[in-house]
Amino acid sequence: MSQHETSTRDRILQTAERLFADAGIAATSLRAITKEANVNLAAVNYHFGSKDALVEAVYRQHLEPLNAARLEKLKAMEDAANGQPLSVEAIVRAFVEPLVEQARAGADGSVLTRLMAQSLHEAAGYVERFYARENDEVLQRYREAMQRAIPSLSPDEICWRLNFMLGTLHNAFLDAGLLKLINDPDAAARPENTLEQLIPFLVAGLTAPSQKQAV
Amino acid sequence: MSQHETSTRDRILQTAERLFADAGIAATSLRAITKEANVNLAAVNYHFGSKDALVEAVYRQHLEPLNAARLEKLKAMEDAANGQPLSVEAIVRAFVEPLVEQARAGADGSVLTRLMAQSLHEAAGYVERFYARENDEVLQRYREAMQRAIPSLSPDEICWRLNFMLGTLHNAFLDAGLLKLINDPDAAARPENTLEQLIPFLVAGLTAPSQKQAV
DNA sequence: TGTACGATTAAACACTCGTTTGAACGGCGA
DNA sequence: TCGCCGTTCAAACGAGTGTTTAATCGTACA
Repeated sequence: MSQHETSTRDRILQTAERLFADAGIAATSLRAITKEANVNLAAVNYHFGSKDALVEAVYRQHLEPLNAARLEKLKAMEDAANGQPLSVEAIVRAFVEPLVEQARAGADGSVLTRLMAQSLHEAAGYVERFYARENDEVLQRYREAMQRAIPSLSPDEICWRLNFMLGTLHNAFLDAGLLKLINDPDAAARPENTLEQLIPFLVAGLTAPSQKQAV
Repeated sequence: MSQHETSTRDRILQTAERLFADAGIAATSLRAITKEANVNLAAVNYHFGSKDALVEAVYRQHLEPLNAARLEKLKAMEDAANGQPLSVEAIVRAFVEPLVEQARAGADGSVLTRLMAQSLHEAAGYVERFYARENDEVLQRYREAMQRAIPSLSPDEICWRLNFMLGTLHNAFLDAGLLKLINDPDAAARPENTLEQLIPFLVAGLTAPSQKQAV
């Protein structure tokens, strides 16, 4: 009766994350998920309890290893640096590369990055509760590392630029939408190219001269 | 019976854009809009024809003057430059400042910027049809201007970086979400500060040294 | 062999959605 | 004063939503 390989629970999880990434959480119904996953409608509530809990499970499954990798990578580099501040590029890579690596690990490489992009906007209602909690420690650590790497910037400016970096990063992999808009059909198809285009942009932006902190 | 000042149609438009900006299009029901605007439910279909048409009206109302201002500002500067290429900062300001100015003109200054941010993600289904069309000419013109300003970059790289700029820009004004996340409660409250923090970040990112265009 | 239990199922629940309908309102021109 | 017409209104439509229920299945354990 049931599919050969994966359990019902896993099949729901995999289908849900794909549909969430495609159309957003609000626009994806449980019936669409269960139909495409070939499971019964009630299976979602049986295995997860509610749609909200399913959303949280989908994100948690990705956020936990992603954040762990980000922290681990940063710590490893700091340990190797013997108290010297890291380069901005090293910090940026420690933050961005785990996202790309983990995306490549999945079946559909673009699902994770598109999912993250969706999270920024639906976060207000749906994801915020645990998304903020999950990311808190990571951002704190990167803020400190960045401050050491660019001591000429005020803590405020570090904040702003990390904020900009997050926005840039998450939108960068929504290639389908915007790159087509600027009409380069070829470039959009290469996510690994995205990374190498993204890094110098972010590094240069982050290391821009300090502003005179008006007001 | 009806409110004193504004017409039913305008009241729907104003309420809709605020709720769309807050919660997204899919998550905002016509009943929520009409209730908050103190108009009858059927008024939306009477004045606009459908929810889709209302969405288009909301965006068009903002996109047309925004894009007109962007084109006009760029043209004025090019005319004044006597064939000399513009500075990157000038181009960036010509693109970004109309957004901020027009946002300030509205009743709630943050509605427009949040609305634009929402559009990037719901665009796939809802907004894409006219959003792409509206923005096509603008992006084409800025692509050319940027290419002249930074001739050392390949056309591909110009594309990528304009793409990054759009993502950064639209997310930058979603301050409620991310800046709180990086915990600077003060900074988030100042949108005009956002602009002055954003410009050097974008200019530096755009003018970063060219990559060796792998593959 | 019988039974206990996690897993799956079809069906229904109460609700919200966008849209449509037909009647009622209200001011303006004939 | 009458009739017109753009507008507003309450009510209902059918479809879709998340969730719940109770019956059934399948298997491991007694």
